[in-house]
Amino acid sequence: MSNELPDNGSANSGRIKMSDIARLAGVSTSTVSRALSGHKSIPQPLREQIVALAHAQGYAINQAARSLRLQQTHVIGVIVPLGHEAGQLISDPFFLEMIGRLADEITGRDYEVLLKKVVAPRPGWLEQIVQSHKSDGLLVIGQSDQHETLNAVASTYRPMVVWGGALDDQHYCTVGTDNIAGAQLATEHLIGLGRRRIAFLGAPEAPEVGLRREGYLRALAKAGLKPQPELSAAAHFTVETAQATVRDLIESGVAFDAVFAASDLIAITAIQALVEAGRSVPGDVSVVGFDDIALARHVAPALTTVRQDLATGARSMVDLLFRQIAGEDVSSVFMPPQLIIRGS
Amino acid sequence: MSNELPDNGSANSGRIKMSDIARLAGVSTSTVSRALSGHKSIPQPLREQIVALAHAQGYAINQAARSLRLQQTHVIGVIVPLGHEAGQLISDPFFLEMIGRLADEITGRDYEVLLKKVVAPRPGWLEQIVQSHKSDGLLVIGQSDQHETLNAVASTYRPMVVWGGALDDQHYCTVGTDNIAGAQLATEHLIGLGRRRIAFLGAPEAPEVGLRREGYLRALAKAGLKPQPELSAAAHFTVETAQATVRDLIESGVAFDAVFAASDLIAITAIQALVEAGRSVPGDVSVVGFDDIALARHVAPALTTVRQDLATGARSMVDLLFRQIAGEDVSSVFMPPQLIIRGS
DNA sequence: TTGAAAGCGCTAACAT
DNA sequence: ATGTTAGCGCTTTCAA
Repeated sequence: MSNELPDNGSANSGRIKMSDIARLAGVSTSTVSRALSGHKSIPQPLREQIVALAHAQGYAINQAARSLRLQQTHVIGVIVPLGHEAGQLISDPFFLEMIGRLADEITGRDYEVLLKKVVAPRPGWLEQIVQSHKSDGLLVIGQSDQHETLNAVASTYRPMVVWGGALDDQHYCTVGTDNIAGAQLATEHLIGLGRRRIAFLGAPEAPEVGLRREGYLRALAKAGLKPQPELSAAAHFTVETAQATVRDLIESGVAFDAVFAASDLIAITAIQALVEAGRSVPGDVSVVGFDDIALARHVAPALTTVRQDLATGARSMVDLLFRQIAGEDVSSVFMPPQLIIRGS
Repeated sequence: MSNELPDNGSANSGRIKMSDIARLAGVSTSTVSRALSGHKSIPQPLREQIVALAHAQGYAINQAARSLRLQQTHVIGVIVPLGHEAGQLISDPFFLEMIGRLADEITGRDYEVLLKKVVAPRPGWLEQIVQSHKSDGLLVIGQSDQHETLNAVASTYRPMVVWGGALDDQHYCTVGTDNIAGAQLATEHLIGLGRRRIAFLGAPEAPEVGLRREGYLRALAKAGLKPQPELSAAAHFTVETAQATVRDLIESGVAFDAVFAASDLIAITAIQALVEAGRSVPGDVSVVGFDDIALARHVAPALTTVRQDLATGARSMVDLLFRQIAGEDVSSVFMPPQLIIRGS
């Protein structure tokens, strides 16, 4: 258990490098490098001896040097663009769960995760990230309002997979849910419940939300219902802004008997605001969310929502990314949504 | 050797470097380097011209080269040791929220986050991370079963802050909650409710859980209650294992009228298992958790729990780490817990 | 099988 | 004020 280096007089214990190991082993750094990387030209016994020595000395390859030399980092960048979100925090449970799952997948392939939050994207931000050579590939969580930027970068840089919605003129590889279909499912469910004045809560600047709104409108049209502009409110993905939006809607006096929210977080916030305002859920107002975050099944009443399969989604993203890194051409994947009917 | 990247003839377009900018600007790379870093010796107009040129060319400094040269990365490693946890996933909402908050704090200081999950720690794992020079400092979320390792590393490496409990013989800088006090608060609350047979759910190998158990035992002793070994069950921090443990406890037939769980996740799982088994909460059994995760206030009944102030905790961790990086000597911080009485 | 040497792209000490 | 130069620590020809 002693981690003292017995014959190491100099106290710079944090700065041991390959040439030190080489000197100790009586060989050149080339040999150590080869031994450590399991090169077959180094005889087994010598290889093991060097590996043991390196381990005993607590040596680990300096990854900055290795990356520079190899032009690859063994790191995957996970980017959270917060383009038009009011909050500064990575607080949405959906994002958090996504990050956790991506981290698990990436770690499982012996890569590391560089987590980068981009708050107020400035022109060229993504190019800068690419150019900085800190990662071998990029996973972008959500298009935010950066569709054009993503397209531009995709034209010259390949290892990149984006979580998001299906847009026209989309040249980057995307994984996501069929948002329009999901929203239709949700809205049709509400219509089936006899609801006629269905509010939509979500800020449609985010492409995914825009698509969900599209699905909502299509379902209304199919049922012969006229969309009412005053029933759409631009709730963002943070509790505070969503809360304010819902309260405004309630206080505006506009009548509605159902809510389709662009995310579970917005839906749950809406339920709380409604209950506070003296309306019962699902008695007076039915509510459907989107995502099926862990919270959804635990709130009271349990939230009816459109499920996005995050486990599969995260696995697909990482899978596609590594195939891109290997030089393969891949195409986008959109998963079918699933309506989870609970109590709201 | 077999195939070049198809259709994307950008072998050079992604490889612009500082000397290219220098050539374009008609100066040396030193001048570009100085201009880009805002060095005062470069006259304002020239500086701006070079910066503009670099920007126009989409140039960004190669961080691998910069890190090697500067011996610093501008990256903070966030480590999640999963020593004795059955699950492989970063799924605990507490961890996830912690990661989100740390990421926010670190990003706010213009550093980046390298997220590293360590599943089955092998001897020397932390030393390897330190030696690999991928980050300027380490934030470790939870001691797991790695107290000795942390101590060993702390003796030679400074920029490291650990989230966890207060242990004897602890030489690393720690931020956390006073777990013993928190557990006493919780247990005394249950005793005050008239409960006498209080079960403890948590795997005490994790130091924080051990401390919470200690607080639980102290509160029992103070109330003159004898601790019953059969009322302690080693529930881990994943839903599946916790569920199994709680079911075993119920099926064992041991009588209990209250549960103090080492985490909210375990508490919520316990409530579900109890309800499934036909016992009412808080009618038959009172339940108190630990953490106060977002879910806690939303479950039915809302969970009574011991709140850990994550926002403050994350800020402290990052603050202490940066002070260590700046060369300061800092000491551990333990925050007072707060009992949040809700409906369980 | 092994070593010498070049160089990945950058920064800074040392000229000038 | 700016250029020359010497590395940071590694991997990999190329030569022996």
